[in-house]
Amino acid sequence: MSDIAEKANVSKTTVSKVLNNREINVSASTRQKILDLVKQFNYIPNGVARSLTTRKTNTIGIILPDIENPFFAAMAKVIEGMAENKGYNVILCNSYNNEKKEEKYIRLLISKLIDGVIYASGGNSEESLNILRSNKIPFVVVDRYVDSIDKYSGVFSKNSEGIEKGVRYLYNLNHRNIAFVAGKSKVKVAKLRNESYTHISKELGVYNKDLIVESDFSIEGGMKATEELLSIKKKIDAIFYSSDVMALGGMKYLIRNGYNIPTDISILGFDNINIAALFEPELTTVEQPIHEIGRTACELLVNIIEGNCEDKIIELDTNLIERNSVKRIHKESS
Amino acid sequence: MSDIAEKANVSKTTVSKVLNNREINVSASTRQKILDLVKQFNYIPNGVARSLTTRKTNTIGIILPDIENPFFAAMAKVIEGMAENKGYNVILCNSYNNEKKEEKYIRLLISKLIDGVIYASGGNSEESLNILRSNKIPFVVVDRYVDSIDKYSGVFSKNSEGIEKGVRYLYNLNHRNIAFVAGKSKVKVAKLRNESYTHISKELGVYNKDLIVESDFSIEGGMKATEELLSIKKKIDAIFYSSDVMALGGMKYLIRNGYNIPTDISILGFDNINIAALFEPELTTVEQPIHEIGRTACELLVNIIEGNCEDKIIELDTNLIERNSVKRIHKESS
DNA sequence: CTGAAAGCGCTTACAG
DNA sequence: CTGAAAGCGCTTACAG
Repeated sequence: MSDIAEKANVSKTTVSKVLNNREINVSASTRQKILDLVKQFNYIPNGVARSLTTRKTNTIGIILPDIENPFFAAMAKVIEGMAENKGYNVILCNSYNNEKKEEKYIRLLISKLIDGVIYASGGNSEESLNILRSNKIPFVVVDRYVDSIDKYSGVFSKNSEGIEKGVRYLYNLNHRNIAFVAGKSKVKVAKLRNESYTHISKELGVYNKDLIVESDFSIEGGMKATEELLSIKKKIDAIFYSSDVMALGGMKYLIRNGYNIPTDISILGFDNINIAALFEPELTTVEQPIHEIGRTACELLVNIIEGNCEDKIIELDTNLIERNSVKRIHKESS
Repeated sequence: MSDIAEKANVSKTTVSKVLNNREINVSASTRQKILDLVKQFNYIPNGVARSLTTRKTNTIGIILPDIENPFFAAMAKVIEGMAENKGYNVILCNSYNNEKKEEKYIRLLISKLIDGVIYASGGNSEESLNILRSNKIPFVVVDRYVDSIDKYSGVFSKNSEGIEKGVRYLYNLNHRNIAFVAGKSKVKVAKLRNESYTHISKELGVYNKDLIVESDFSIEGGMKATEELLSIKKKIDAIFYSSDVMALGGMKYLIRNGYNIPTDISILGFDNINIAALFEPELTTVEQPIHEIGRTACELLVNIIEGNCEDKIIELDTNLIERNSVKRIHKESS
């Protein structure tokens, strides 16, 4: 910058002013002279120095369990796009659902003076969230509820309603022997879905404890759960998986073992990840508005960072996407 | 830091020394006193200030066309993991194959004083790469070759060999009417595969210009290409897609239209993304060692950054992964 | 309309 | 073993 200033015969102050587009108080000719020099020397301002004085880095961190999981990949993409749009960069932190790793990342992000973080927690993130809070770093939680802290910003879908939609959908198609593949209840959003399932299935009189198994939100998790379910040799009309990746794993396991979907068994997923429609049969699923969640979370975070907004929780609607993995059961056969 | 220094009755210099683990020249008692204070006040050093003086940010940028594409998601994950392991953060830049966006990101990254970048280019990235070079920022190109600059570091798989493996595999299974779904040849790595295909199919005497169509490396691209291929009503034994996502799209289109794979038509992919094995039938494909590419690229970049290494190109082996989407054709039927 | 000077929070070469 | 001081490259409040 001094170079530019010297060459233009002005002070650094003036150069700084024109680079920051402070329209005021610089003559057109000086401005032009500086701009020309900047272009000529391909000068790129030092953002680190800038950040040190302004205490603003225009970067946010995003912490998520697994970028290779299509759900989070989609979310990361939307967040990155929106962030770019608002003038922010994104530091990607893959936590592998490991709390210690999350905490390490949080400290690193804070030391880098990030302006805020979007946080999809893997488990109990109390410590990390407290560090964030005590350092006054804005954050918004997505997808994974946390219960360890009081009041915070978050964007979620209406999980309970989503589960209810799914169960009622199966019920209305005359499914009565419904299995449910739950997520690990140490993950709060999984627990929420599980509780909602229990609640609504009891209400409809189709609750069956034996037909509920808990597993990981992963393809392997879905396969394992399905294997378990089949091994108990009970009648199953439909399996409701509490995530699409699980459902996809389950479908694979079933097809491999000679089941026809949905003739022999119906499959319902949860999430509506982009590849859900790729399979044959296409997966019927409860959609979480992944893109909207990401977009909303990023907007909310930026608003908080820029002081235009208080902490708040936003919950978005789910949606039943009817495709080909669930059949109607005829009354006489049930 | 001054706070800590004051409370410990030492100078900032000393605090700095112990925080940076310069074992030398600080008494054990002073060291302990400082460490205690740091813990007590949960002090997190200001990395931005640090970076300003050291000219090192310990962050790298990764530029890729689409994080939602499973190929790049896998790569990003591996790179992020390895970077973390080496003490680096990762800024994620999704370029949507847009050169202008790439260039904008590059300038931003440079202004943030990133230590290096891993670059999966979408098209002609001459300008971006030149900016990087003239600012002396180390970079390593992955997956997508570039021809616009002279000498650079890169990690790729042996694309030509991979294509050759695929074609020979089909040929040895007595496929003669082989269609090829090429990527857009403005992408150099696609062009390379296409040229290799032409070369080897001519050598084997199975070259057929009509059976080659060009499309995008995407699910939709694969579907569209397949539709096109079927519309020309020529005999096709097998389709070789130059990427897995294309192959998956193609399979979907075929199954939807009543084709049985591999009975009616064989399908061969390229990449071996993680979901290739999820489908039924499981996709036979030419594997690119995605994880190894990511890992190697990150290691190479860090080595260059830390001055332990010159620019170099590394090419990794491909591998034919035999699954269930290609059948053997019996001599009499061909 | 323009600029001198202080300050952001570190590290480092140097002196003691 | 310890510290004073300069400097990294910006921005900003203030003076002119």
